[in-house]
Amino acid sequence: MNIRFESQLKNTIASGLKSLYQLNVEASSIILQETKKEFEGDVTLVVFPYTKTSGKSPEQTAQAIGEFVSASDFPLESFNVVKGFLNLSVKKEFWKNYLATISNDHSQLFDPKKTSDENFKPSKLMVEYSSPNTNKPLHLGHVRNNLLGFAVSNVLKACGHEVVMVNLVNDRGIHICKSMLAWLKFGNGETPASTHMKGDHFVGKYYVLYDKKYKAQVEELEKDGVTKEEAERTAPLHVEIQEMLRKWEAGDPETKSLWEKMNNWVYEGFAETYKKLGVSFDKIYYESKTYLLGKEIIQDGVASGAFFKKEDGSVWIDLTEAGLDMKVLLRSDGTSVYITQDMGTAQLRFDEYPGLEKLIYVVGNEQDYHFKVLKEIFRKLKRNWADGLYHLSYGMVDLPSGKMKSREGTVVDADDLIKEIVEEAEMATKAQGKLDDFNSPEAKELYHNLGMSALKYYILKVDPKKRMLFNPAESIDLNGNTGPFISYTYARIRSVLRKGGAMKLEADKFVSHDSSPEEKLLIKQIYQYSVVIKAAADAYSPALVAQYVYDLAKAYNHFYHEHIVVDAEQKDITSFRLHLSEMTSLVISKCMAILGITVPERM
RNA sequence: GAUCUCGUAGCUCAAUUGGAUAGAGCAACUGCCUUCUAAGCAGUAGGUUAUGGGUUCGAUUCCCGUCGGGAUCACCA
Repeated sequence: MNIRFESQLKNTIASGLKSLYQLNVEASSIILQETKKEFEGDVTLVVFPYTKTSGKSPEQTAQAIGEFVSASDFPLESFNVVKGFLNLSVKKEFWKNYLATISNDHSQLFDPKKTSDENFKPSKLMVEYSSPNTNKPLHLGHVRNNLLGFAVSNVLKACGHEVVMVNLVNDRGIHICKSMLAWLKFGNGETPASTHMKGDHFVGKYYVLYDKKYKAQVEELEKDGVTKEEAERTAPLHVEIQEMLRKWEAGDPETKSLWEKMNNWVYEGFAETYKKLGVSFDKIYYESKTYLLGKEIIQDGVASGAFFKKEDGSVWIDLTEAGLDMKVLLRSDGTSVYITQDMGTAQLRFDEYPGLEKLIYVVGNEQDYHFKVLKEIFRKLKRNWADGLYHLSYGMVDLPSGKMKSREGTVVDADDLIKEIVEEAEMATKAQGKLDDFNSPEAKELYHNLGMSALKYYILKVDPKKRMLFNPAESIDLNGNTGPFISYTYARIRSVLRKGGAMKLEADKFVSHDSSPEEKLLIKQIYQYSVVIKAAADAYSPALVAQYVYDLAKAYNHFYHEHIVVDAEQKDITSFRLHLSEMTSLVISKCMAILGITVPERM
């Protein structure tokens, strides 16, 4: 039997439907689902859809199909019918043989070319994520973005696709000028080094300071009887900031060098945070280098009639046909708006990477409208890759106290968060008292990995599309559906393998062992790996991987509790269980790696 | 105001895309360490899936209404 039997089974069922009921169904359209735990069987066919043409009751239809499969070449052990559900069991040996196969050759489990069906083809994809502003440090929202972007990229790679991970840094604009101006006026030449501050926090401090000073000026003017609007426009800082932006766009050397200096401070800070988060990029785009590219596309669009120019010189697109409205693409003074830049970068990327099929933007759902517009723009421009633009729109992160608001100081800083969660992991590990040396570099690494395991799993187990609640107290939990629980299970398996590894026989020596329900369940769970990866890639959802690896860890712990691995009653049983344990550990570490989590050999 | 989106156990999340008796964890309660890591395992309790209708063999899932939360609708980014 083929190591993946589904397509063979589907073909058999399809020909069954044809010969029994003259019903023509595509084999690939037949849906098989895993049999629920409380029933006997491996896969289940729901026959309701076929009862109309069969003219028989659901039970009779299921029975007839079951008998047809039984009589066919398909290696069926048995089947049973419950209402309209046909539960099929494949030959008993199948699962043991499967374990032997993947144990001998891991690529049979992990290589998408060997686990996916014939019509699978790898794609060339690009994932944009992170995309920070260079005026303030990263916060919890960015953390979700970064973890998600990194994990989604890994899921797609694990599914066999070629993935380019990119970051688009928003390094220009009036918000950047604010921190620059504040530093010039009030900084007294201090630097991150002189103040022992992380560069991004240092610059962020001046961004906040600008806002504070500016508000004070506005209030002062209002006291003198000036209206609010007037005050906001005429406040000295506001005038200066406009001037600074103008100078920046004109390429004034002094402004540019200040800008470069401060951005570099921020980049140093970001690099540190990215490193702690364990995320990386193949390529970094800077808006300052791409924001002009969109203008050319806009001129072409005007020429081709996709866009239109108003009398004042501003350029618009009419998207009413697509259910959207009119959208400005270029200001009347000829300067670009936000979307101009995104148009330029998209074009640039498809030019730079020929054959790119999809450009996946990991961006919060507050920008749903923006990305709808972007896609429509390229449809109007008749770019053949327009449909390849995909907005992976994730939900906002809330706190128990409500929404994060920088104005109210309720923003959770990424660096603080990481520091705290790692400290919690350290305390918890010390309380367990299992490590001999708590101060070694390995111990430090363990605390970091465990803390990040908690944080990453906590965030990634939630469906990306959904808004989620971040409860700091809960995120450091170590029990139950958590990263540390899965890490623990891995460490436990590794410990077993260290003890019994020497007793492992050749993989094909254990097939005589008649596996228990716990063992069979575990093998079936491992078997699901490639199915889950495929589903996770299709849905751009690392949450499916998180859910799966948790179920796998639970299945192992259940098995572990019921059976002794090392020194079982017979040598071949020990060997069987060692192979089973090892394959479980490999799948766990693979899934966790996809989530960006490093699992420990001991803890 | 218009458009989009969400509402599942006390809390945080699932539910194989329309399938079986809606599942996990946390919190609560009860058992299990003289065997390979108890950050574990097993059990008890907890639900009118916001609400009212509709579609059908079958609805947490699809459609309509209502209530409630969130987002977006700038020559901001």
